[in-house]
Amino acid sequence: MRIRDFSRPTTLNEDRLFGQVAQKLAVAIISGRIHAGELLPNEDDLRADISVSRTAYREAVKVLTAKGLVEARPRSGTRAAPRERWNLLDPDVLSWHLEADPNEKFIRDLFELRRFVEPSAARLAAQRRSAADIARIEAAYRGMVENPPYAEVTIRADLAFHEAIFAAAQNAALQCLASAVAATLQWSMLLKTGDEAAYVESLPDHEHVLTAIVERDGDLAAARMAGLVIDSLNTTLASLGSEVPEAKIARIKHTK
Amino acid sequence: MRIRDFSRPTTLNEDRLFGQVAQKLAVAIISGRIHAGELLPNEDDLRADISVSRTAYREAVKVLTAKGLVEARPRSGTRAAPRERWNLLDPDVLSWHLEADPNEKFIRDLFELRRFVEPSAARLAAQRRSAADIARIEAAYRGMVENPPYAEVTIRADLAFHEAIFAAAQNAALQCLASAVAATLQWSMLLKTGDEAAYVESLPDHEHVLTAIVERDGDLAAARMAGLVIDSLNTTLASLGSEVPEAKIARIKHTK
DNA sequence: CTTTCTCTAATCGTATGACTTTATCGCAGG
DNA sequence: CCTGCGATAAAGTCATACGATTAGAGAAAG
Repeated sequence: MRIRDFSRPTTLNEDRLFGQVAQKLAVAIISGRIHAGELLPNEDDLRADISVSRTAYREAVKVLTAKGLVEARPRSGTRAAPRERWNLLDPDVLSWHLEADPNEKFIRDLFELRRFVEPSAARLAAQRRSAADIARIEAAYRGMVENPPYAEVTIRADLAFHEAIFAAAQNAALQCLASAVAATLQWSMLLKTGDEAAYVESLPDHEHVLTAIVERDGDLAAARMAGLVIDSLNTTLASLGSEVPEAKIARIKHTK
Repeated sequence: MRIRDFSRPTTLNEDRLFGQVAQKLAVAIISGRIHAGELLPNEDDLRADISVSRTAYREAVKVLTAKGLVEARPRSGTRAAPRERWNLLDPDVLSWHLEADPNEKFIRDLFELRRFVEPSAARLAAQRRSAADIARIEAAYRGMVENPPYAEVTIRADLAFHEAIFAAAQNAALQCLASAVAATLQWSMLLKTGDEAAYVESLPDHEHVLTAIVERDGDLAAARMAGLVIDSLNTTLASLGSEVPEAKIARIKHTK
């Protein structure tokens, strides 16, 4: 049982039949149960799980094709695509990753990306934010403070905090990466539930980011956001049970 | 007539019927001919263009749903989604943008994203590159030098150059942004075909990035890549016929 | 024995029509 | 004015049939 459906609501309806099939197949591919070989558990094993018509099945496959997870060719069949082709930043693909087992390398990759992107987003937010943006970020921050750690509302507020900053940056392309950030946050929550200390410690850091944005100090906002990301990575990887010397060095470098 | 199908081959087959329908609808939505209101030109106007069955139409819609362009609800109909929901970084969505009229704000957004991301990618590439990576980047660079400017092979080589650098960075999530970079490059090509001077001038800059990566100098590679991006933005926006004072200031800041 | 060609068969793609589910809207009743 | 219930429109699902494409086997040629 996992957290799901936060961030922006994925248009791919999950209580629709084809959506369930898509999810089932996607998780099977992402988790590696289906390699880059033949997909389609013979189209009949599917019928075993849930009795679905060819229509529903095909529409599910179309969704997966659109996200790069599978490739269908006339005679050879529908195959699971190699990982390089997956749209890893697609919100659905990211959320399906949460259903599979944690893939440490991928989580690191996501955090690394976030480390490059989110400080820049914070800088832009500081430069471009409107009063409404501030209100939105503040509201999210209050949601984080006023609710118990790791409650659903709290997590939602955390996601909203980061998303609001992206929104304030006024860059549509950049904003699409908010779902990737949301994914890293959810990984954190999944992995370190119970470690309330780390969460509480991060609260002031969030506030500092907020004040930097309010004061329109781009460099400061970026630096503080970088610190936030690094800390998050460290505690997350710690929960994952691995050493992270390199990341710790990086923090010093980025926050100066 | 536009450049198309570079970068990684999109799995969404264009000579398949549902693919054509998807593209047609997507371009209509992206170009703004269909607003965030009712989609579905009544399912019959489509039959006017190309006579398509409900099956093909529905599968096309599923693809668009998967990419966030439309939302279908039982009673109210299938509507074009608001832009915030689009997966702007999806390779197909990006390439569909190339079919629509240039949207200056979006092009700027893409370049801005690229400015944040690609230097970091270059830095990682310098730190992590293998001999094979170098060979791939070099081969692409040679393709750029040895062919006439703006020829198809040349453009392809340019895209390959940048993509190879992303590959060398060894970060799957980051690599997904290569298609966004490819999109900006294609916009450049579309807008400033004929300006051979700008292209020829950029060649040494590419070579400098390459040598920095060869020498494993991360900071240098990042700085040089940043310069490349800014130059590209400037000449591109110039062709678009607008002033770009702010971007020029940025260059000084980033290359230091 | 190797190469090339053709032809088959498996699989995806497309077409149709009927039926089910969902949720909106309007009317009737409280 | 509010409440609820049923008509209704649109998407969703199912079943079936046929067409298009091509991998791969087997035949024919060298």
